[in-house]
Amino acid sequence: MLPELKIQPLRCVLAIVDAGGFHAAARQLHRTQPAVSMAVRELEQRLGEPLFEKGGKSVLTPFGAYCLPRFRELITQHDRLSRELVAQVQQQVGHVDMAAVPSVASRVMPRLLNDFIQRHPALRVSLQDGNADFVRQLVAGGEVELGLTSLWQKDDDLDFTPLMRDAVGVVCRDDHPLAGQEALGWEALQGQVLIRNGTSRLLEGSDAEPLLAESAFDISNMISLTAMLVSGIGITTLPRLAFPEEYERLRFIPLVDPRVERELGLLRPGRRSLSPAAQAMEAFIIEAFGETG
Amino acid sequence: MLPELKIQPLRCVLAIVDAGGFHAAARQLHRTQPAVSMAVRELEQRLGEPLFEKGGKSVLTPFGAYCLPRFRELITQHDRLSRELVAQVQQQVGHVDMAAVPSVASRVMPRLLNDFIQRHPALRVSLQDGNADFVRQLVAGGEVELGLTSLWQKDDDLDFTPLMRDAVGVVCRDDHPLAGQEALGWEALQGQVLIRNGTSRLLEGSDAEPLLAESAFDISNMISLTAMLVSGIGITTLPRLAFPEEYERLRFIPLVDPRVERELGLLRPGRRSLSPAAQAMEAFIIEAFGETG
DNA sequence: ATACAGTGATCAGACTTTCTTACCGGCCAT
DNA sequence: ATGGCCGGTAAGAAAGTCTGATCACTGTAT
Repeated sequence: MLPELKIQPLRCVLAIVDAGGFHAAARQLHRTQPAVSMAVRELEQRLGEPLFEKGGKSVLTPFGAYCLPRFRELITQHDRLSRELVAQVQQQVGHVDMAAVPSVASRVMPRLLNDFIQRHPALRVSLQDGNADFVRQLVAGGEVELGLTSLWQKDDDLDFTPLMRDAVGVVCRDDHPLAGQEALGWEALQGQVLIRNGTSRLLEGSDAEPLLAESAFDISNMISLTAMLVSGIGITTLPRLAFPEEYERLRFIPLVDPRVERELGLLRPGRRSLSPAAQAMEAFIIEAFGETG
Repeated sequence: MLPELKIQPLRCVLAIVDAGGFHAAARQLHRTQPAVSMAVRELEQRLGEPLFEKGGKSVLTPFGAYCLPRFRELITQHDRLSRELVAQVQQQVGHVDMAAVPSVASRVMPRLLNDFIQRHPALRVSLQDGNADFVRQLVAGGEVELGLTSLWQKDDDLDFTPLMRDAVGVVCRDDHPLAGQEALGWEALQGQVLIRNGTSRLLEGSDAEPLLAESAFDISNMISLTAMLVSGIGITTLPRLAFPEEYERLRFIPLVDPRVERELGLLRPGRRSLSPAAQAMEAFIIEAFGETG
């Protein structure tokens, strides 16, 4: 029904007009003159109306003059889109939505993102944080493209790339009897007021599991947890990265018997692929941790 | 440098998404499934990034999802332009600029234009009037596409199609001695107060030329001329079409010895071609006068 | 006046792109 | 297992596009 306007012939018309002739246009388009001539003729036939006057010189018909600005507009839009897509693919511009668990978001991401935007100044990043399960949901649901988290359960639809191990330790106030220790075994904690938190299930399956049964509270919110620790009500276990260093009165003592670690890594959709910008981010993160860890 | 996005492959992507598969899209596009498949692959290679996930089902990649609305937009604009140009060519819409000498503009054009817009309801017409020379200039300069006028001088760059002949007669007030005549010869005018006007040079070269030497005034403005005639100051000669019938006191008496006629016709650029809308107008006018005269 | 340098148009052949037909391998439900 | 559906692949036909050589025309300079 409607004729398809290809971009090349339109470009020919444009070139003929502003180069002032078929030969000049051909030179400008790196084509031969017959190619230009035939492209125009083909276009004219498709439209059913000549664009250039027949007699000698390259003068537009009234219909051609009518078409010219419209051709120019379509070409402009085509080129804009083409450029935009290429830029996306080449990771020169774009947007990455990602998520991370709070400890990573606050302790790892600032440097990481800073370095990232140094290398990719035109890429934009959105980062949200949440607990490991929330991050997993976001990635699985496609709401973010990448997650930085620890993996609790295997999921066939998700790819997990381990990046770093994060050892669990005991956190207490500086005046606590255990505060001076260099390292601790789990037996030393028996009888203490232990506060459970969101990371406590790391101990499940380890030798320290019996401690969980003793815990008096279960506080998931980090602010509340630190408040309780600072007030000296009890102690807790946390991975080192999750230990809030900015609280002067809190101490972190590595747990060495048993050693318990969580594995932090990059979570991405397994079946779906990533946007070019997210690919850049993925490569950057893996490279960054490949160097340091 | 930048890849050329052809419309067809983009349409394929669109069809695949909203038909929900390659086969369905192929049916919708009246192509075979491999054609669709290959078109997409070609496009992906050109962009350097897959649009659809590789695993089985037709699911867009994030990049594909990013592209989709942009493809849709480009296609929409392409189709809009294509439709618009076809409508122009088929004379369904458009605009004609034309000019006519006042007598034609006021006595012929009203009916003509009315009939024209009946047949071409979506075509717009601009009409301006002016004397024959002005009309010729407008057509020659390309400011209007068509002129309705009489041709004074041959011009190689202009085509003139005769449409009607317009006989010159004598115009006088109803109480003038000549007013009762059915027809007149030029000798009957000798000794009368003759007012020249813009059409008087029609008499040049005819037997009645001696009259011009006797003329007392030369009034080019029609309003002034009729005022003088109505006041009974003198008489003049006019082609019948230029005779202002709305003045009850004026009479038109055909000049039969010699018969002097002007030839009114359609003036159009000879070298340049016409816009589709103007072509419709030209054909319409020639057809209309072919019937009646 | 003649020759010439410029224009765009034309044609045959090579090349590229695009389509169709026929077939393959994977997946899912019966 | 098997039939039906999916999309991908291969080979050949068809259509489109480019080049190089050549033509016809025009205006200009000799």
